[in-house]
Amino acid sequence: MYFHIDYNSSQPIYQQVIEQIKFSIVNGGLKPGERMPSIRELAKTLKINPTTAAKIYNELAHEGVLILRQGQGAFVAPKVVSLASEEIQRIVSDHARKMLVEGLRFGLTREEIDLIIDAEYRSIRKGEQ
Amino acid sequence: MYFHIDYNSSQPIYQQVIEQIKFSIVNGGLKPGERMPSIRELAKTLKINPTTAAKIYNELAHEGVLILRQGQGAFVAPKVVSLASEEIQRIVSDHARKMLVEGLRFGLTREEIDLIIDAEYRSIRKGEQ
DNA sequence: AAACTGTATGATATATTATCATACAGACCA
DNA sequence: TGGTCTGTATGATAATATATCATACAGTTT
Repeated sequence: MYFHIDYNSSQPIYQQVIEQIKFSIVNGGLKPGERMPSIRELAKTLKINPTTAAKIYNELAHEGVLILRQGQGAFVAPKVVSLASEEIQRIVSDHARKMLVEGLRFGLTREEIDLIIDAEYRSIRKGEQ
Repeated sequence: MYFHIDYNSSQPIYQQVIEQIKFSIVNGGLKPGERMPSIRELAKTLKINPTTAAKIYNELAHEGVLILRQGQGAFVAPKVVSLASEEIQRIVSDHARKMLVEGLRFGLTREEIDLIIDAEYRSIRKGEQ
């Protein structure tokens, strides 16, 4: 499990890490039930403040991605808490729209965008088997 | 030209408007060369501060989406300033990854995600002809 | 008991977001 | 020329978000 932080990014550290943890779970690098590094461990590894590390885990626990047990540690949730399908649809549509608008305004064709999506999909699935 | 602002969104107002202006351009609702409402007009219409409206236009001008002419107004740029193809690739890949991770972690299949992308694509192209 | 877990609190610092008021300067038109 | 529309600039203010720091509490495991 390796996370990379860009300290110069406009995106906050805690959001970068949240994204990468979600990615690893979808990717298969993190399995349901698996133990995560402790808050203090994560903070030390990433050279961030324990408060920031706690914020990351709390946010992920709130989203149902992690389960936190006092005294025991943080664990990947056994399965994703399901939202209403309209809510899921809304979230994915939102990302899709942003992606398409950026791609199209730079002159990419639908086919070129599809190729990029394909590449990302394979990059996610690469770690699965 | 109609923009909708969610004042309770966690996303800043100025980012919401920037997105919607980019969408309208890709969508064809705003044509290259077309005159935009003035900063003061936009502020009044959207019930936001002129400073915030100016920030929106300045950001879009900086991205090459709009052209600002003192005394004349704001105009949709004749054509998009092109970035290096690696930069475009990076931007679109980034959005694609976020979209796929969110979709997959809620149990959507690749096919279901493709359907959502299709729907969004058609929704963008709807205003074109 | 010791050493690890997550949890909680309060203080501090910086950046972002947004508003408000005022003024300057270029473009256009009567 | 004068008035009115443009974008531009500046300084002040306020709320929120982001991140750090230190300290303490409480549950689990050995």
